[in-house]
Amino acid sequence: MTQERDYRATVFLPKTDFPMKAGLPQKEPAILARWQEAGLYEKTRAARAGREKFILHDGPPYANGDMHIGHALNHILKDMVVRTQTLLGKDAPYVPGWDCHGLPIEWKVEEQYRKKKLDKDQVDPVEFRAECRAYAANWVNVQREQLKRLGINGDWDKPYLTMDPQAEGTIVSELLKFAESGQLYRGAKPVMWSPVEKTALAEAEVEYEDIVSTQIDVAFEIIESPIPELVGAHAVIWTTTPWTIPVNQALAYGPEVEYVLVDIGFDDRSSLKVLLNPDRWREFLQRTTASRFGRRSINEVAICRSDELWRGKGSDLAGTMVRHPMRHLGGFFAEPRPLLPGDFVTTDSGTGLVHMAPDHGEDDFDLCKAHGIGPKFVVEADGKYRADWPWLGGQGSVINPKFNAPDGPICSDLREAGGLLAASADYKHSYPHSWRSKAKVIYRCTPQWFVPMDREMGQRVSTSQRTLRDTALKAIADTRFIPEKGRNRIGAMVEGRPDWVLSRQRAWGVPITLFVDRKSGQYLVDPEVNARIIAAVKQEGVDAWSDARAQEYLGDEYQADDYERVTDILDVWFDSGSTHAFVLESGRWPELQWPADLYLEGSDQHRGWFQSSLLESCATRGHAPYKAVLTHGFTMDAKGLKMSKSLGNTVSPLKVMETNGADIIRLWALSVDYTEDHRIGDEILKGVADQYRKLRNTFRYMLGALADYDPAEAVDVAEMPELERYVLALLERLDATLRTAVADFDFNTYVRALIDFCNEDLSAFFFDIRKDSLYCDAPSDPKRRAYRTVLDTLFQALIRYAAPVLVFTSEEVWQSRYPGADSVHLLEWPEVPAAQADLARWEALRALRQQVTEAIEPLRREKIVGSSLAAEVTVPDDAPDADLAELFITATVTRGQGAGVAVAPTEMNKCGRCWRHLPEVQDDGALCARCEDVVSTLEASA
RNA sequence: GGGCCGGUAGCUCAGGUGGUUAGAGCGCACGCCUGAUAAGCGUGAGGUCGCAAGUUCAACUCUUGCUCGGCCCA
Repeated sequence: MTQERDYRATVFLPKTDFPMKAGLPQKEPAILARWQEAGLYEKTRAARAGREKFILHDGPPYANGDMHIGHALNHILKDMVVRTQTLLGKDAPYVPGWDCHGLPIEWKVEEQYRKKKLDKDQVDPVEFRAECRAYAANWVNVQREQLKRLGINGDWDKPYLTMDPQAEGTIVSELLKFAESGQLYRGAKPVMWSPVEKTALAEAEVEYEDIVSTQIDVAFEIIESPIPELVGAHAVIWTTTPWTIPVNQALAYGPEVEYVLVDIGFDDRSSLKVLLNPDRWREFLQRTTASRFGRRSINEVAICRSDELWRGKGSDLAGTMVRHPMRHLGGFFAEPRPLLPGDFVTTDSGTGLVHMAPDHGEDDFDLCKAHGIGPKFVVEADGKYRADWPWLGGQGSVINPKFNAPDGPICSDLREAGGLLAASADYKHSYPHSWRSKAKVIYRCTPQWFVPMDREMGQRVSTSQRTLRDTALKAIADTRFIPEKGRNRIGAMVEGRPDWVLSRQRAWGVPITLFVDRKSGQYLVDPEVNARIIAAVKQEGVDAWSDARAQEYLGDEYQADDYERVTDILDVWFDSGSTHAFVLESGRWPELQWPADLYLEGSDQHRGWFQSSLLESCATRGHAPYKAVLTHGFTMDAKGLKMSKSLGNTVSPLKVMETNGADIIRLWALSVDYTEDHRIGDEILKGVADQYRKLRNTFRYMLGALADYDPAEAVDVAEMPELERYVLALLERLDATLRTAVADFDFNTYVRALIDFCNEDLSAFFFDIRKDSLYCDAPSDPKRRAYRTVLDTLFQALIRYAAPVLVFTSEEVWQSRYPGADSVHLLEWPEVPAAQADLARWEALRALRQQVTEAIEPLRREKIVGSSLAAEVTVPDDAPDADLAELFITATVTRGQGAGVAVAPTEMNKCGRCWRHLPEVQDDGALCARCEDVVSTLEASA
């Protein structure tokens, strides 16, 4: 037996301080601080100055509350876009912004007043707005820090805020463009109105919840009809909003719906003739029987007969008139009500006849308007009937369940008048609520300012289309959508949407800066007046729009007394819809340009920002403010359910950053298919962390293997072994895949391709095979030099590919290799050397390699061989020609007969240094020829 | 209730215009190595492709219905 010597010291193992354990939560803030100190964003701008631009315009999140997972996903995707475009060499500035006006902030500030028992209406509006401003500013700062922590690279020192006076002035000037081109009108329309907040609400401010309402059946006596049998009978309507009965002005029937007149006889010899849809008869009977036909008597009545007197189609009812059960009150209530044909009438519920209050329903409003019946404006802002109304004047609120209850004032009066056939507080349905106050909302007709969708746009806007709707649809056709289905979604919405309601009766927002002529009702259009208004708002902000200043703006030509100064404010969607003007076009951020290359938001913004921006821009400029629109889905919990505080299944990105690090959330966000809804949860994050660790170790290995690498030892590609050239070809293929993924914004493909390459092609294949050369060949050996040359090429490429994803870790890796160097994020997309390789041949080799590892496995299990290096392998005769033992990491490979792969343990001795089993090794632990050489050279130079 | 979108292994994702035993990575189990070591390598087990009908010689891929989930709207 020879003495076994420990050759460990003579082996060239990877050397690196780069830790295996990441410790991201601790490390990331320090890296962030260094970027900030070094002015990374500014350096990036300088490095890309003059290059082709790529403008991502940031959709402003609302300045209220902590960053949630949706913000995180959205900003990570934006950052990935900006960083990959920057990597490609483009100048891709990123100016973040915030949406600062609007009801939610106003509500929060009011809440503080309520806590102090102060009435908000007593507070000076200027002071109130100042508090809103301060509230928004605070959340801007909070979110800014949170987004920075995520590693989002942007101009955080100069974000845009919609409450910046310059922005407010720009928004006003955009509004006045609508005015000047005649694209505003004041109309009355039922709008969603919250009696609690006393304001009209946008659709986005409304949510639906299940509630139980009082359902009533009301009889309207027929006083006139082309069908004689009907006169004296009662048309029956059903409603779940009893409070609208005092504003009833008509009934509607479906022209194609069937109706019957039924004579109901009771056992007390009384009778009732009712008109309704026969399919609704059974339920009608159930309701009315339960309510004893609204009779006040305690005595039960029973039906002893029901006879059909007439049957016909709705269209037969044209010309029929009814009267209101409360006709005895005179005036409005004494007027006859017509029966009108409504296509919206269905027989799904109710009686097939629908009561119409044009003040309180869209269908009602439209149908009545078509027949010359206008709204009465009976219900006031706070939900009470106006004081002078003959029935229930001054009473309310109309959303109060008690007010609508079967024993409430409405039902009691109707019952007294004999018009109530049934009433029960048991109808469960979904009903709109204010998302802020959670209180019920109503439809209420109020004067509001609108942007018409279908009016001739006039010559001031350059568009080939006639109307705003057509212009917007054309713009949608001209825009790139990622994914493509977004086009269909926003297109359908724009096609079907009603006129844009711009006005809000609130305090915290940009004013609708119009003067309306008291005589003509027309708003003033005078560019000089408008210029004065715009200048003042840009200077002083929204407070500049006040009565005290009216004459100043009107100048010498107009008298303030002749004009009504509009005090409504703008829908906040108009604010955000104007950001393209303020941010891209104003020149305040000279690095930006209009239109944007990309808008990138969640799919809810098809109705939100994508659309408000589209309409604003189309109305003022004739086309979209963006060339492309990217939408992402929503993040669900681990089970695929939506997150909600009440379910307690929310995942906070702040917490994930604290425990796992920002790079982990980033890797998560970029791994999922963002075009659909996707999930996050502990198991998923654990998986992401595993992927991260794998990537991190790949870099760690390269750092170690390249520890003392000198570019001078590089080998020309042409001189390299075939394996090296093959790996370079794989790199080239990866590069192409990644470039395509960037162009398609296909980030999960990007990340997966990168990870698969590291795992499969490098770690499990290339690195494994070349371990022997790296550890044991002489440093001057051409094979080892070629390997390290390729390792360096791989490192240079992979660190750049990884940088937009793992922004912190890539910097850590880069600084580990090049201490004190400029940031990794200033680098450009790598130049990958061209390498020739027969990919098909290598695919065959790798397939064979797989067969060999499979074949070795049984011998391992039986402990016949341990390391594959101790196996002698026989492969089919037609195996490609190559150093197969090296590729398969086995003792020998010989060609045999047949197609099978055979394995046997080697008889050869194991080299004490490289552990390979070779014929020249005298005894186990002695050296092979190669190692003998290397060791003696080492010892000679020592 | 309506419109649109989606449901492929434990997880994240691939699966042109329908056509052999549905794939990858990770995880998991088992094993190897102990010179990337709280690492590396290998093998393996996991899927009635949401459910049910239908079209077809043939459907994860087409049609319809249902179901679950999501966004938007009412």
